[in-house]
Amino acid sequence: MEYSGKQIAIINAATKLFAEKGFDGASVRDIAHEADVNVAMISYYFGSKEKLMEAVFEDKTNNIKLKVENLLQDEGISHLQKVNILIDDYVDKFIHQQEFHKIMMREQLIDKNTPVACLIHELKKRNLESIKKLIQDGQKSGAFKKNIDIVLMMTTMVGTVSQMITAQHFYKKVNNLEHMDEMEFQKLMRKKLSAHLKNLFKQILTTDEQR
Amino acid sequence: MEYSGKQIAIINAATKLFAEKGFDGASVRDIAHEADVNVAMISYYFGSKEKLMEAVFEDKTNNIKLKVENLLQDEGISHLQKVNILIDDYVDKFIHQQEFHKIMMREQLIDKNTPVACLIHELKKRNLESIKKLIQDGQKSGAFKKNIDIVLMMTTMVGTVSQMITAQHFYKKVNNLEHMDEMEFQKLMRKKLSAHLKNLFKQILTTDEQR
Amino acid sequence: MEYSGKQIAIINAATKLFAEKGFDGASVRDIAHEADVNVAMISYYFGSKEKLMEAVFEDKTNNIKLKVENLLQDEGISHLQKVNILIDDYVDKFIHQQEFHKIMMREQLIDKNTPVACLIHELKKRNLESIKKLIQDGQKSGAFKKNIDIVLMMTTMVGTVSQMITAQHFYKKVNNLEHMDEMEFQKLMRKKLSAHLKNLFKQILTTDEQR
Amino acid sequence: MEYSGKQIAIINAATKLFAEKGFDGASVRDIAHEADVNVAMISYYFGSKEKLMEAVFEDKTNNIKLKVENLLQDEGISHLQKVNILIDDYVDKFIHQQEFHKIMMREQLIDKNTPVACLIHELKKRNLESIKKLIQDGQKSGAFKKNIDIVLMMTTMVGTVSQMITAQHFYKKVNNLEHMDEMEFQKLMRKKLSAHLKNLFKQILTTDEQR
DNA sequence: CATGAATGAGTGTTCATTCAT
DNA sequence: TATGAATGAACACTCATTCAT
Repeated sequence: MEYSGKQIAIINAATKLFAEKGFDGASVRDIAHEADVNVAMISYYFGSKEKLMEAVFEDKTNNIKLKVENLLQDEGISHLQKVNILIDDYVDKFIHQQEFHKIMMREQLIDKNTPVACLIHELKKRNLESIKKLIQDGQKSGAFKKNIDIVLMMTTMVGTVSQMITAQHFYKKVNNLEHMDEMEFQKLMRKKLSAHLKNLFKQILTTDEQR
Repeated sequence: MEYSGKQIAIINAATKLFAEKGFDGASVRDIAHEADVNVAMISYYFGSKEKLMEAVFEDKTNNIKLKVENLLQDEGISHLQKVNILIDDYVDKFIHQQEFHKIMMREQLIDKNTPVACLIHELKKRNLESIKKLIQDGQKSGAFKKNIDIVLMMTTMVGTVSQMITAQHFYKKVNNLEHMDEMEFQKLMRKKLSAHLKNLFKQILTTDEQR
Repeated sequence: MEYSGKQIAIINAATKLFAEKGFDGASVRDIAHEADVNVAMISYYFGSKEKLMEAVFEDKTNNIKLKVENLLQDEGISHLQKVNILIDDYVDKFIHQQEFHKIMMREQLIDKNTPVACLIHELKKRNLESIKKLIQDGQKSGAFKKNIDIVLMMTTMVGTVSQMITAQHFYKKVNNLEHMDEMEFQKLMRKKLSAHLKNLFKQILTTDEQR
Repeated sequence: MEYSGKQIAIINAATKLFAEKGFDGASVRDIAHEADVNVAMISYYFGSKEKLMEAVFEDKTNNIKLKVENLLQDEGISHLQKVNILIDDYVDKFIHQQEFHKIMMREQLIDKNTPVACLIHELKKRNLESIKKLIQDGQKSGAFKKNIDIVLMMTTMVGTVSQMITAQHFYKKVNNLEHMDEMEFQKLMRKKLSAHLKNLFKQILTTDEQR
């Protein structure tokens, strides 16, 4: 699907406003104004507000697939290193596409099987499959221990990053970073999250639980 | 603040619908219908939809404070045990008040300093303070290592549990638990999350990072 | 169903505008303005524009049933007289409720099975049944001939009166009655139509067709 | 006026949809889609939706003039036969151009002096003039009685046929002809209407009213 | 104290039409 | 000549809120 300049403007405006205000909180007039186009263009191009949301998803998810596939075949790096690369990749993606991820978070909270909910489901499933392979490879080689709840592990990765993004104002405040430059803060978050998750994952993947 | 029966019915209905549909997605008519009261009652009792949201918060946050205070003085249990109790408590609270926590998640995503956002901020700050004390006690005693990013640790706790709740349908599906009884599934989540977080926290609190 | 003053005002305004402009041609704003009420009242009272149309029908059809029932039992008047009374009644009803009849005509032209179309269908069926009895009584008594296509006969009655109403401007013009007082013209139409139909019906009912 | 293929397609599509849904009920998009042309073509070719309606009229009325002119001079057939031929012709025209006639009926119901209303007016006036001559010839020859309200007579002809077309579904239903083939049903209507009207007109034209 | 009635602003969407090419 | 893109106005309808009682 190739989009025109105006269509891209609409999608970006929608991404921003859906992230900020939610689907119901952002009116098509808001979006049209933000995109600097006529209100009617949204129906004209996308059919409806719902379809626009789907377009936002399809547009943003194209760039969001984790680069696990290439990692799997690479034999020059250790299994743990692969996981660490994955973490870096995920954290980066999340931080650089905060708006879209906020939309995803919101959509997952909705108690209905919207078309978008299905798209999210498939996206997550695909990601999970890839990671599963990566972990299982490590398990076969003996690098990782057995009995790893991969879904739970992923829940911690996704959850921790999501929560950090969601509550970044809070994080800034309690760490007295309120006046830090936005870019610098993102770098900091990236570094902290990355190290934190790598540490946790090493624990999950390699240390036997002692009860 | 003492609420009448109808007021409580409204607050509960609002809690349910705000959780399901979000603030903008749930109309006062919906809420009034769910609570089986006249539409005008909501403005009449609470002033406005916004104020109703605040009332929901004030009502639900009263029961949500973590029982850290008592824990702190208890000398019969180890520092790690205290943390574990805390985890259990938090997981329980979250699972038993999913609706309210969904509302909180949503509200934190909003890009405005709403009164509710402030309430959340204060709640989190209070919780953080208590936990900080608990951790610092452990550090002083030598049970916990130095250089713990408590906020990051909390981010993982809150994030993991949030994510689990948000994506519980996904968790069910990929683990083939779709036909499991709801109560049983909640128990399972509780157990899994608890063990998982205890394991992680032990790592964070006691093991020195090896780079 | 009891309607309030405002509801009646809306129904009357709708009747007028639906008759003048058709269902699609009359906007709810037009109707609200004509009825001197807020636009939202229409949805509030009737649910939707479609439902308003149905309300118009149900309201107007209550007063429109032909008084055939009483006629049937009356033995003091001849069968032909009964038919003549029926004609008078029908012509009167039509002329005094021109607006509603215009709506009916329009609705019958629509190529869809609208709820209103069904109401019309039932109304016509009921009328037809009653008239059938009246004619059959006359046939049994020998006053009317056999082999009468009652539906065709009714088609002529309804069609002639409808056409007269529809083209009354034309009738005025070609007969140079353009400056005649409206009331007087209605009287004239009534008289002409009545005499004309009685003449036709006498032919249909009593004279054997000669081919 | 010569129309191109696309223009004819538009006119035919418009004829169909105006008949089915009315002027306001049929959108230019519907029409363009039905005609398989670009939406802009309609404004481009006809100027506006209103002008398109006028074009529909001008196009369809060219084929609709009754063949009275030739009849007038024919001396080989009786006056009553001439009237009967006229009836056959009219019934045929109506049945074969139901769509256009439905449009005419609707337009006459509108309470405004639209250009189309004027076209209808002129068409009817022309028809009336011709028929008047035909009748007056018969009166002069003594074949028809004096004091015939020709407009009223025409009202019955037009009204009966219109009503039959409008309510043909009803006619089918009450006569249990619902599964009759469409072509066969049209033939039946044609035969019934023709015979019925001839019978009525003979009464109107030749029998003295007895009061 | 409680509520049906009422309101004006706002919702997403469709409209007939025009513009740039 | 022909058309996809674009537009502003209008559409039916819903919103949170207020008012009169």
